Order: sequence, then structure tokens, then C-alpha cells
Amino acid sequence: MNIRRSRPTLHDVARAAGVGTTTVSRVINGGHYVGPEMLARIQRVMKELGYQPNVAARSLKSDRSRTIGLIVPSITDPFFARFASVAEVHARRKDYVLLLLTSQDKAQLELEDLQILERHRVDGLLLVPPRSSSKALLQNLRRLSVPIVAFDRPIASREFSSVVSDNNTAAQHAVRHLIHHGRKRILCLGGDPNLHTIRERMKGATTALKAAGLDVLAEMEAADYPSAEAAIMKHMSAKGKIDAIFGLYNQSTILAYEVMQNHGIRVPERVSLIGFDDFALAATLRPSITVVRQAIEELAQTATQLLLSHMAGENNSPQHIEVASNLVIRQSCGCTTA
Amino acid sequence: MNIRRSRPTLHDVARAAGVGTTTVSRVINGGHYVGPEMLARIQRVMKELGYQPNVAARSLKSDRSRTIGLIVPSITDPFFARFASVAEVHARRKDYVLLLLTSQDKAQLELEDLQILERHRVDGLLLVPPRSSSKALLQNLRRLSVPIVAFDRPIASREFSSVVSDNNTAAQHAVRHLIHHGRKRILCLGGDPNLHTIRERMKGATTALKAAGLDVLAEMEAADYPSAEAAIMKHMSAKGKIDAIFGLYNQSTILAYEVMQNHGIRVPERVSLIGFDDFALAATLRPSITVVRQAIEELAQTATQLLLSHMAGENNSPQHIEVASNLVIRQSCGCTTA
DNA sequence: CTGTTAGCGCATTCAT
DNA sequence: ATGAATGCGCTAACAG
Repeated sequence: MNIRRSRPTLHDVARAAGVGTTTVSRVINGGHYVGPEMLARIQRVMKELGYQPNVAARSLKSDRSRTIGLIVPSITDPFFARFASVAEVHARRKDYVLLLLTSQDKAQLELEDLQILERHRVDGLLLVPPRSSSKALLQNLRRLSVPIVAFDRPIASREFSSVVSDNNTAAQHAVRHLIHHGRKRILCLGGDPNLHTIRERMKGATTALKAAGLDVLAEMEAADYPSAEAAIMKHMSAKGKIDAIFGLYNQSTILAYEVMQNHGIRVPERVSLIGFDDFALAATLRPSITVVRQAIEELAQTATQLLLSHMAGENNSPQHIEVASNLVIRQSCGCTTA
Repeated sequence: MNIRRSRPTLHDVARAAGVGTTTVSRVINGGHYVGPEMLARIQRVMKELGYQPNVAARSLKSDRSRTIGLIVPSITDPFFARFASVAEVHARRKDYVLLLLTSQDKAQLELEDLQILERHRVDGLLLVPPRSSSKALLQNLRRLSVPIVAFDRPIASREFSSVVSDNNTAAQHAVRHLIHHGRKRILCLGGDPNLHTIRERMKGATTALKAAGLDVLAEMEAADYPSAEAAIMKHMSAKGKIDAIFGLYNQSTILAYEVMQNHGIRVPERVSLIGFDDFALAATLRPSITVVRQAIEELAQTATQLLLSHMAGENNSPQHIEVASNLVIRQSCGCTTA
């Protein structure tokens, strides 16, 4: 295996077809200004030889690599996986290929990623920025000097386009929904407060709670089961017991659900629950979980299209787009008991 | 944004450092045969200028692109997402970058993917082959003429390495476990029978059932809720009612669970359930679901390492590796009622 | 419409 | 230990 027999080059095709290299090149690039029978002949020869243009050579010449960098914290996160999936489809449609890099949400790794992508001379970049954007990040992004679109979290500097969810507004809706159900003591369960999404959701929740004259209860330490359990049970045994939980993200919602389940706390009768971010099986659990569902497809598509339009030079000023989420009513908020 | 100011080249570095290009090139490639103070000086200049070697140029010269193609049916499938994640880590460690392509499990798209990767002159390929491998696929794979490792499903021809789960054996174990629980009428719920994994699991199940002198009950039409419901309920109303279900893959397991839930069929008392493939929340559902858990990390790591070793020319004959799965006992099989 | 030619940035002989 | 020169495969002037 692995005998790298040399591939045919454009020259080979030209020679075999008895024409100049320019003509072959033209055929590759759309066949403009080439006679019809000539075109047919060359295409036939290309097929016979199994010719495939060498992207590296074109890249060297044209300074365009036909690649787009994609940096996500983790590709196993369903949210980012779907982003990648949508991006791949749209990129491929324009004959671009995705260079997948993972940052594990570490600023240091993300900087490395940028260097790698710079060496590969990507034509554009889709990235989920690290939790806190450093000067180093900004510098490296500028150094890349290609169009960039930030996804899910904006970059501190306004100079780069971004596409994010309406975290604040959607959180307000969710909390207001709990309030409409007559809930008075609503616990917001986090969530790294350094994260843009968490911060915005918390802000939205706070706005809604204050507007209703309710206390703002928040516990940001809920990264694993023990911490979530401690956080929740503290508020279950306090005098002003909670009667609802707003999960600020996926994981905290699931943990809250598990804590309730294990402690025999009835949902939604005793404590009602809404989570931010839909997840597989949210509808299958009993009770099923009411969630804020982000318009992930639309987010991803918007981001990719925006990048592509930047890359095409059609749209040279940075844009900051917020995409609306919507509340998916299921059982855990108390709407239905089914 | 997007002003592509020209990047410094190796020449620029050489000029700025007052040396020849050869020396700079040597520094980039490890700094052998270069005087220590010279080396330091050049490295300083490179840093000052923010020099990053152009991969396209190196690729053209050396015929190695430092890229690995990754073709998966879908990156939103958690199984393949984890594969990609692990592959990315190991590839990056060797200074390779992943070109992510999606095939949507369509042979036609996969062929296109291969063309794209050929144009990009990837140095190696990790792929999940389509359900049925055509001659066209084999031809295109050979044309690539780079090391290839098939993942999750082998390629019909033995000429390409593959890394897969022990589907057959693991399915035998699972079914035997149900039999040990005294179950006599076990329904196997599929699953596209064209898929290697499904086929092997079904074979394993059949082996175990026949060895125990039990009927082999199988329904392969369970792609969505209605079909799964029809398939299951048919066997619930028949005279020889089923008392267990073996979900041949993720989706059919979840659907089976939902059908039971909606029809008030007690699990595991009335019907016990084991699924092939673990999934998020399998432990959170009530009852929690007993599953065969594939060693996805090990699978992915083995595949990537194998590819890298092939690429390093260390290991030139194709290998076919099977990685053991294990049964994760939870409630749905009947072991615990918790 | 078609052919000739000159680099794109780099690694690599071959000298020195 | 270091430098000068060549060519990887392709595109884009520039001629014809």
C-alpha cells in the first residue's frame, strides 16, 4: 500500500492533448475563451489521465487556499457539532474545505490553532472565541488578515463580525414564563459567569425577576452532580424555599433534573424547571423538560453565509447578528401534566 | 477588515537577517547545521517579522501537505464526533491538520469527498465507508494513493486497514445476558441491514439465540417512532408475546424505550431492554438503560495511530483491528430495580 | 482563441 | 557552516 505514483500534472494533460498549458488551465477554470472541440478534447484527456488540480500549487499562485478554518471548543458538544455540520455543507457548496481545530476552550490552544491556520493560509475563519479574549488573541486574529466570524460568543473588539443567540431576551422570556406560573422564588443555576452566554442569560433573568419584584437567586457552581446537589438543596432547605429552577445551560438543567429525581422532589408540582438549550431526550424524560431552544441551524447558516460573503468581498464591514431563540413548552414548567 | 497585507516570506527573513535563504530554511526545519548565534538571530528576526511558513509552498516542494482527510457520515452523531475529536488531538500532535468532510452516508457524496481530498493532496485518510462499497469507491481510494484507515465499518476489499468494534461478540454477550434473566422471546430491533455494524450485531444475536434454542425475532424497520411502535406492538399482541428487546443501535433503543413508556409497558418487569451503543442520559432515564458501550476512545485512538504509523511508513501492511466493547449494566435489563 | 514565459514560497542539490 | 540556483504545479500577463 501507499505507493505514491506521481500524479499527472497540468503539463501532462497539455502534452497529451497537444496544446499549451494555458488552454488547459482555462478549461480547469471554467473553460472560457476555449473552442468547443478543444474543450471537449481536453476534458476527455483530463478524465483519462485522472487529472486533479493540485490545490497547493494554485494556492501558491493565487494566494487562496480554498480552505476555511473552524475552531470550536469541542466537536463533541452537540451545539458545536451542528454548527460544524452546517458550515461544512455551505462551505463545500462554494468549493471550500473546512480545517477543523479544537480549542478545548483554552486560550492558549486557541492561539496555537490560529498559528496553524495562518501557516495553512486559510481564506477565512469561523471561530468560537475563548471565554476571555486577550490582546494576544486580537493580535493573532488581525495577523491572520482574513475575514473572520465569531460564533456563539462575540469578540470583545467590535472589529470582527459575530453571530450569537438572543441570550438575554430569551432568558427574560423563560423567567417570565415561570413567573406567569405563579413562581416566586426562582433559582438560576449556572454556568461559568465568564462565559458570554451565561452572563447574558443571567442578565436577562435578573431583568425579568427585578421587574416582577422578585429576589434574584443564583448559584453558579453546578459543574458536576455534587456541586449542583449542594447548590439546589441549600435553597430547598432554606426558609424561603425555591419553587422553580432556571437552568442557565444544558448541563445544569440536566443536573437539576437528576437532583430532583434523586430527592423525590416533584417536577413541576413542587419545583418547576426550564432549561436554556434543548437537548436530546429532553422530550423523552418524564416529566419532559421545557427549554429555550436556540435556532442553531439558523445561527450556523447565518455565520457561514456571512463569512462567505465577507470572503467574496461583498460585505466589508463587520456585522453583529443576534438570532432569536424560542421557548419550547413541555411538562417541566407546569403547562401540561400529561 | 480583510486587508491582506502581504506576509513575510522566507526571503524577507533571510534579507532582514543578512543571510541566505538556505540557512533560514534550515532553522525552520530544526536548525541543524546552523551556528548557535546565527540560529538565535534568525529566530529573533522570524519572531519580529511574525514569519509563518507557507504550507502550500512546502507542500508543493515536498509533496506533503500536512493534512489528513476525515470523512464521516455526520459530525452530529456523537459517536463520529468523538472519533473526530480524538483524531484531531493526535493529528495535531504530529503537526497534521484535519480536513473535515461529511458524506451523509451517501456513496455519491463520499466519492465527491475523495476527489476534493485528492485535489488537496491529503497525506492520509480516515473514513467511515458508505454502507455498500462500490468499485468506484475502491478505485478512488486507490487513486488517492495515500495511507487509509476505515473506521467503524471495514472496506470490502481487505487492502485497506480498518478499526471496528467487536459487534458480533458484544451482541452475543448482550443477548446472553437477557437469556440469563430468563427471557425467552427476545426481539431484535434494527437497523439498516446493509450496515456492517447492524449485520454483525444481528449475527451475534442470532448465534446466541440459536445456541439457547430460542426463536430469532427481528424487526429491521424502526427508523422513526411510528415504525418502531408498529414493529414492537405487533410482537406485543402476538400469541408468543415478547419479553425482551435488544436494540441494535442507539436510535432503535431510544424508540423502544419511548414506545414502552407511552404504552405503559413496565421495563424491565414486563419487557426487559438492552441497547447497543451508550448514549447521553441512558443513565438518567428511569429505568436507566443497560447498554453495550463501545470503546469509542480506544477505537478512535487506535485508528488514528494506525494511520499515522502508516503515514510514517512504519507499518506498511493493512491491519484489521477489532476493539472490545463492554456491557454496562443498568436497570432496564432487570439486574437492579433501584 | 491559443501558446510562451515568469514567478508564487520553499527545500534542496551542489558548491564553497 | 553557509549561500546560489533550480524547480515543484499552476495562473496570468503578454504575444500572436
